[in-house]
Amino acid sequence: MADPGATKRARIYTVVSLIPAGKVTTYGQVATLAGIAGQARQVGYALAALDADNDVPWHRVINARGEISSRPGGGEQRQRRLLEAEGVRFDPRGRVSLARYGWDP
DNA sequence: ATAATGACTTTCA
DNA sequence: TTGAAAGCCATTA
Repeated sequence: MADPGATKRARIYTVVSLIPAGKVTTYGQVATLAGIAGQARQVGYALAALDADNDVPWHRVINARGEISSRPGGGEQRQRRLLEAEGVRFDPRGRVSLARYGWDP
């Protein structure tokens, strides 16, 4: 499905929806798996454009530092809570151990 | 059609 | 360890 006609967002959503619970992934990782390596920004942008009717676990996507990226509405806190609900432990600094919870496809 | 924006990454100091 | 700068390109106006 090289989707030269479909939007790249759909691809990103698909990849993100494949992330297993209890794991976290970086934007760059999603970008690579989506076939758009180097475009981590587009991943974040695509997730930002998500609608309320999606089944995409966007909360499992964090930045390369293992932290939760900026987000409108201060939902950072909500994302962290969602991850904790899946068994993800946060460091005292609010960072996640990518070596531990990083998705290993 | 062009211009501006952005939930990022990587490299150098 | 942190901080700053450049690069990437799709989406929006």
